[in-house]
Amino acid sequence: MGWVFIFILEGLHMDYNFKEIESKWQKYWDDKNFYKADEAGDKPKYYALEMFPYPSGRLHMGHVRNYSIGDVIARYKRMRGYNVLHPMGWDAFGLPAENAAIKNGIHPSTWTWNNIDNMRAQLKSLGISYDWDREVATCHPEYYRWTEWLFLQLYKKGLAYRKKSSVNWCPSCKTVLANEQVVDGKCERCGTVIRKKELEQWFFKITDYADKLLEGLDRLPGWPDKVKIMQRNWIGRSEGAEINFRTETGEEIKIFTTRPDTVFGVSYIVLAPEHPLVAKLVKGTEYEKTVNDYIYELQAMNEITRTSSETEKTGMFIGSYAVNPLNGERIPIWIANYVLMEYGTGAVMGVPAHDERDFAFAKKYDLPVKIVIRPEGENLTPETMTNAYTGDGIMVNSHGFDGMTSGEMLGKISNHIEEKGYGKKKVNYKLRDWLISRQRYWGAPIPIVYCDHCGAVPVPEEDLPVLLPENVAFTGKGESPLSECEPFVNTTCPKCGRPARRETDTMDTFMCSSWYFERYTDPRNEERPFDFDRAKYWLPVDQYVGGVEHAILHLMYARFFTKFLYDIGLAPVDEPFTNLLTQGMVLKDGIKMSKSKGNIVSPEEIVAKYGADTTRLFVLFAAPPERDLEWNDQGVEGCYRFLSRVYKQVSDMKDRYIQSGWDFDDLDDEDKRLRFKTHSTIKKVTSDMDGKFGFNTAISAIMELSNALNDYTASKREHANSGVVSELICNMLIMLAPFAPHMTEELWHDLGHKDSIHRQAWPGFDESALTRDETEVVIQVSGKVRGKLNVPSGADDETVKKLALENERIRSFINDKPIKNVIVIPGRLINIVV
RNA sequence: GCCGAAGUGGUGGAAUAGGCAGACGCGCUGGACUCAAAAUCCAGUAGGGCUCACACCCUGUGCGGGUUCGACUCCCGCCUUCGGCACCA
Repeated sequence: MGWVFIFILEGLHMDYNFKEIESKWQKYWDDKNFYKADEAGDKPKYYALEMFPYPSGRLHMGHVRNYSIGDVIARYKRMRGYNVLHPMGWDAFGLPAENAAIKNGIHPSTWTWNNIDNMRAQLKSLGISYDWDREVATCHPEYYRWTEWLFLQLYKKGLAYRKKSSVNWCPSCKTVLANEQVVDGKCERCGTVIRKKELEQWFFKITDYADKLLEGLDRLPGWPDKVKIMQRNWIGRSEGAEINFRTETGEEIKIFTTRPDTVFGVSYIVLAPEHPLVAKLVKGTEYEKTVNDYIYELQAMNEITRTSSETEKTGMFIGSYAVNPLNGERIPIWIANYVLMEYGTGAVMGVPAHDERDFAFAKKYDLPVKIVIRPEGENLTPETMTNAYTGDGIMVNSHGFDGMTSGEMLGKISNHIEEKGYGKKKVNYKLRDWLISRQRYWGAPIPIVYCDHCGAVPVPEEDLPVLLPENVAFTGKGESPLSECEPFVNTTCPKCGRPARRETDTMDTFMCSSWYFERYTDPRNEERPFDFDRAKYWLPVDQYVGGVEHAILHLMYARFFTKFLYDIGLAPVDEPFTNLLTQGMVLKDGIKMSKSKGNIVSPEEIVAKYGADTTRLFVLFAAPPERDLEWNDQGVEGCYRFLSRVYKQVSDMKDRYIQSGWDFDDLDDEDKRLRFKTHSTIKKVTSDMDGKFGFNTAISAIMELSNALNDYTASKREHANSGVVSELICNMLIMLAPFAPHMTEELWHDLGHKDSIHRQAWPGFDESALTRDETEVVIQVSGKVRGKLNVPSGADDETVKKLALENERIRSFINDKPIKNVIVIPGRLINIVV
């Protein structure tokens, strides 16, 4: 069935032969290295970038959308006179390659490079204007050599370190994951429920950059608020105080609170069940067994239920008391499931009167409620409270602070605590250090050697790269393939020369993608990751385009890396991406396209059937870039029809087309109207392209222009003004060029132009063509539209008012009622209020 | 629960420093071309009323209020959908 349909389409549209046109120009651009970028010339630079893909083997519609958006931006900016860098590469390390190896026996390297070849060809078939000379692949030794080198720089600065801790383990991927890669307690990649495991792993101290990462967000007005908010929440900075309570046996318990103003209202303390003090305090007491049973019960629960806010709060008294340093009160020590060892100090103070969670907990376990903040003009009593009072008010029961507002109290209490030595001011973050070890083969090796005498020793920089060995067994069982590869593991210590073992974990692939946009500025540098001056020329990326799913992961890691590189003098900027566009998903039948749902539309098939220009046009026309896009086969055909129509329209005009020097001296009204349309379209499309990226409305404006030309020629026939028509066609093609680069290039040459349409300057509009003798204004009577009126352009308010009131139709609506007011909006509207 | 975005014809979506709601595309209906169909071209297409017809009138942007000469747009209170976070002390 399929081929019959294609045959019919082709048979009847020989005039617009996209197959021939597209392959012809793709070859031309490829041969000429047409979109090559260099640092020469005095044009201002523009760095347009789309997130590079994982080379899965095939592009999906999301890629097509992503790269079409980026390409339109790159092409538009070139036409606006910028020196544009628009590169592409491959985020080529990662698990699927290894899984393919296990399943099919293909080496991850072979699998990956084959996929890259496929996808590169697909990108070329879409006509995306990349500088292919700058292509990078993170799995290339000349790339990961510098990934390893960057690891060493972090190590030198103490930002890469090893520690044993409870980490996220995905039993299916057989590797650990960063916190950011765990979604709802499941592996972000495969959806398997993760387990906690105690392991010694490598971390990057991204937490050292928490404040810088937060501060930088304030300097990114070109980012969507949504993404900035997500990052802020993820970093989760909260200011408060760490207060030292002491048990009656003299043990210190540090608690963290953001509400030190309520410290006089503490009626109990809660430790995380894993808190090291718990075992110590219960040892040998009557509580030991019940407490241990409770902890055991909690540990048996899986991570999701354990940490869900839905799970009921439970806890128990552990038999000890602590003393509140501020008022000397004796308070019981509890443990509870809702207190997490990983955050703050793993211990909190319970203030039931002024914290919802504490209130619920206190009610459940019958703990005292002590009020220390009274809302102004109201009285609270513990007996009648049904909720915690979390607002501001006047301090009570707080010795030395009574009568103050809670705001004043908050300003003073932390200093007071510090002065008295009860504790200190403290800032806490939700952000954790970035775990980068992966127990997998297909990644950049961590350049560390373990020596029995010297400990962990970094591989000397001149010995980089630590190459991945080729001959490795992929069984899918046991540990990482590297750890079973003896020739790789066994080495000598760079320090003392004695036998040593290599680190067999590889780095998280997010590390590779955290600096690729910097490598693009100088992709073949063999001395350094990239040259400072070349990077200084191109960076920062002016426009970054990608899916919102990277709002936290990639975009935060890349910012962290850039800040680090900036701090050690390698990068010229500390924020890599000035403007960010997060594109929406491509949906089919209202849901995301996915293999499991069986609703995939293959870009290859669409391009084969309708051509790259149509495909690009559709994904840009069907929705604004940041919104989700509903796939619609008939919509694609609509775009195809439009391009065919333009092709025919322009081809029909070939003989009468005038390249330049159009004469507009002798125009009638119809000619003037068409010129008006040409120039108002230029104005509209230009404003849509600039900043807002309203590609859907830009395309619809070009469609309107084509329709206007159609109506004009239908009415004028052989009397059509060649100058006006030529001007329209010339500008229409240039404006359409970023969207449909092949067809416009073909037509451009058909019309006799010798240079490429993609080297043309973006048109400006002629203000004089936009001025008209008469303007249509709307007349309202009491806010309802009752008529329209042509008035001379630039007529003053009084004249317009007079004309409106004289209008026969309008008078019938006024109907002798007294006129209360007349509002005139020049050039637009008159409202007569009766 | 908290944070964020969005609700407009049959449909994807236009129009917001407050000023003609429904641009453009899809679909649908009618017509031209054709032996016929496909493709293409032309016309119509928010709903309702009235009319032989043109004209015209009323109602309409999730719901309920409000501000205003005038509200899809601003304010208050809801509802729904989608994303993100989720015991963070």
